[in-house]
Amino acid sequence: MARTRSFTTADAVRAARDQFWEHGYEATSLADLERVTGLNRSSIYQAFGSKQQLFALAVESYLAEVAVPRLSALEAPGAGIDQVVEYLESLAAAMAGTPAPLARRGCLIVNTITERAAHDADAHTVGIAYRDRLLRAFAGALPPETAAHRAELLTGSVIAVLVTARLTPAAAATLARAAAIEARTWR
Amino acid sequence: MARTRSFTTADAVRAARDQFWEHGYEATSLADLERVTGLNRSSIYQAFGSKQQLFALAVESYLAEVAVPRLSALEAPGAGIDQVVEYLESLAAAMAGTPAPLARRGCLIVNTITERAAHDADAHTVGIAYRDRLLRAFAGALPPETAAHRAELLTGSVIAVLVTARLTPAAAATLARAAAIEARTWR
DNA sequence: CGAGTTCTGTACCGATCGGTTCAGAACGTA
DNA sequence: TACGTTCTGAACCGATCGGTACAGAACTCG
Repeated sequence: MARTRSFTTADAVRAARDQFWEHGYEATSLADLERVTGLNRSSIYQAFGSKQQLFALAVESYLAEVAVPRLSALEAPGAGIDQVVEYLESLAAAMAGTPAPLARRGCLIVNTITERAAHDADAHTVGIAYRDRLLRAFAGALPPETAAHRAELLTGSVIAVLVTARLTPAAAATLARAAAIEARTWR
Repeated sequence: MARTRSFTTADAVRAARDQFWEHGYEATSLADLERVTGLNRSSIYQAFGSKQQLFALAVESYLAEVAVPRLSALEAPGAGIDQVVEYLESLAAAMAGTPAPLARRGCLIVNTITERAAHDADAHTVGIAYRDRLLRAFAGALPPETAAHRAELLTGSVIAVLVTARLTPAAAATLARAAAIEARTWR
């Protein structure tokens, strides 16, 4: 009875997410979002309500499609140092192996922390949750005696890798490898 | 012969720097800069030329008055693990000891990396230089055999502390302390 | 005091911001 | 084919952006 939608929300969110990821929230204008999604303003607003809501969906998409998949092996029950090392090495490989313009995007969540967490409650909540999830994943894969202390260091290393990626992906890869080497000595 | 300036550029730059530090470059408007400096737009432009140039001076001021002083003991010839530990502990103390709204500013340079380095050449250069300086300072204070590898990890920890500060200063302090404890085992 | 210079407040500039409105094209259904 | 609905493009909204022009207040010096 009605005209069918000519786009999928998932595709549009992904396109918007990549733009937010690379340029940040403030520096992404509605004109940018129109361009990357291929949609008109009115379609965007009809489908998503506002720039902020689209951003929230972009963050959700990032977590589901980018962050969590890489984390899943580390979060699996029975994960140990091997999984920690693998995680760090996969991070290093991602930094070294993806084209620099892509790697330089770093991490949408980490970027959002520095840009928005201090003054936006949603961004703060998302940032806390992400950091906490990393921390728990590492702690769960480490011997209980040293877990708390070393999980802090590893979580810090991951955050630093993703910040350094914005500067020099190669340096980020070096850092991720250094962390992997350190973790390997904990076997 | 001429009217004397009723403000010092150093004071104005400091005020602007604190605003940029807390809110970032994009989110700081000329109206904000007028407010925090107590100066009119025309005075700001007459004295500094543009928002970008004022930002460059703010970064310079941050390096000279905030970043370098804390780094000096670590960079001194003869510095060793003790100075590394002291640096990390002073960072932890700063995170835990300054009022949360101030600590939550994190680091102007690190914030600038995530906000601007990917698309602004000046920001990229400043970020590279800062990271490199941290790296060299740590490397110079560590035994040559392990220096390269561990300097990477420590530089990463510092960056992560300053990102985490934007989220939760207390968590940033915990991370800095964890790094200090780790470094202490290298004595 | 008065000349010379600098600083300051206001008002304004075009551009762009996020967001809204609405007429009509496009399409599925009957 | 004709109806009902949805999507789309363009034009527009007030607000704010960084930046400028200029007249006059403020002040130092001769």
